[in-house]
Amino acid sequence: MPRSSQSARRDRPEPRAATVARRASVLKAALDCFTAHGIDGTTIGDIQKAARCSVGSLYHHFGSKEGIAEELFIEGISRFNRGMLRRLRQSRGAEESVKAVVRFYCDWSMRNRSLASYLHSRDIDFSEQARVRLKTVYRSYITEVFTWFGPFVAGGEMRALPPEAYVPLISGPIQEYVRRWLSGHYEPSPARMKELFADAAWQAVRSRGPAGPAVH
Amino acid sequence: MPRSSQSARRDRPEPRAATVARRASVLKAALDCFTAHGIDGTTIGDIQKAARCSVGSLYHHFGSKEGIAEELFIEGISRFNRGMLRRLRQSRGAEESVKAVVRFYCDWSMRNRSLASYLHSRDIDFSEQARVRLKTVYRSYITEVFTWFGPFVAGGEMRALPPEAYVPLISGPIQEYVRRWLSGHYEPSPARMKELFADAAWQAVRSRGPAGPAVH
DNA sequence: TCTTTTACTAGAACCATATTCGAGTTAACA
DNA sequence: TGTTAACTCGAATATGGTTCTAGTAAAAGA
Repeated sequence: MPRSSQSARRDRPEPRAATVARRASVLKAALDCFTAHGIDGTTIGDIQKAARCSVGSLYHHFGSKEGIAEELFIEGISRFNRGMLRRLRQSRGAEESVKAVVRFYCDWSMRNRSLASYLHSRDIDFSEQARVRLKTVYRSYITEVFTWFGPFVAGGEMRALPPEAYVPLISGPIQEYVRRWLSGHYEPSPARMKELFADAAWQAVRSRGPAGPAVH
Repeated sequence: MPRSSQSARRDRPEPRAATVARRASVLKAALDCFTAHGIDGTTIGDIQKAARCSVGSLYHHFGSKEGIAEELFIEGISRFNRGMLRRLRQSRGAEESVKAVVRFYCDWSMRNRSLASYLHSRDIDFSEQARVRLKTVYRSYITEVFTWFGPFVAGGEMRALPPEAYVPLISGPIQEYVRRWLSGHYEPSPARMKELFADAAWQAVRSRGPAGPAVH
């Protein structure tokens, strides 16, 4: 009984090297096209030409144009999440961690402009299946993030808030800023604002003395 | 020389009552369809049926499916902006004004769920013309908003920050929260979080004593 | 090594649907 | 009442996403 394929065969037959390469080249081509002409503006023909493959091949691997868009999206999110967690784990203490989230968001978006821009798209009408995958990815990410921050809240360094409040408070501003910057880059580079938003994030979630805000 | 049409004729020949009604009915139908099936999922035929008009009529008034989407978007934004300014002008003082922005954003989105949801769409690939219109609308809005807040900054009640920082700091969190809530309403209603985000917004932009944050 | 199986590629046919077009209708106005 | 232009109509067209059948090449098994 061959070893490596025992469980793999049940799940999915391990893909050939050529397959992996082709899928990657399609996704790359798709991102280029989407960036250049928008999702709707991009035709299957465009992607096909850019990736140098046939229609059949595209449909074999991704099932539909939307399948390509979904895959690109989910893969992008996953990459972002992995990067964020890596960065977070290098941070020490509550303040540094909170600020790291803001800084990483900013840095990553600037390093991966077109992907970041793509990830800001809404209304890619995901299939039910993709929606589930995405939710799973998000769940496991958010779980890890909360595991990281939990002790800081428990230890009294950070305010205890409804769980849904943290992400908007910490990431909302930088996210909104980066979004604007990505979609019409007349505004100053996010790099200049990074520390401003990092500070604001920390102010928003750090514990405030028992007497509440002290400055009036 | 007829009076009322003197300048109007130059701009656009004043539309018939029936025209106004038809355009409105198409936009309403379109919003319903978009809400139900997404922008891409909606066909011209769907809108046509819902609005009870012919293809030709649609194209006469809006030029294309995208034309409909653009109009709906721009009109929606305009309505939101008008509402916000009205609310702002009822507010007194810096703190109340800042909080009014957050509260209005929340209230309006809850009152106009489907329109709000639609306005969160990105990648409607606007025509150049629509982009310009949108920019104009945004410009005049932001000008009025800054005119309102200017005195508070000048008077030292609010921090002096790079102009681009205010919107993300004040609206970023509530916007992000509402977006999540609109697109999968498992999270608690924004109403419960409104004051939390309103406070955070105020903390982010109010003046801090000359010695900086006092609580440590 | 040969055979079998299956992942993968190819592109022509197909089909849904956005858009165009030419002809007709109605309202405004002289 | 005649003229003009806004408006409506739906059949015809064009674009582009998807399907389908026939292959090719790589891995698995003998």
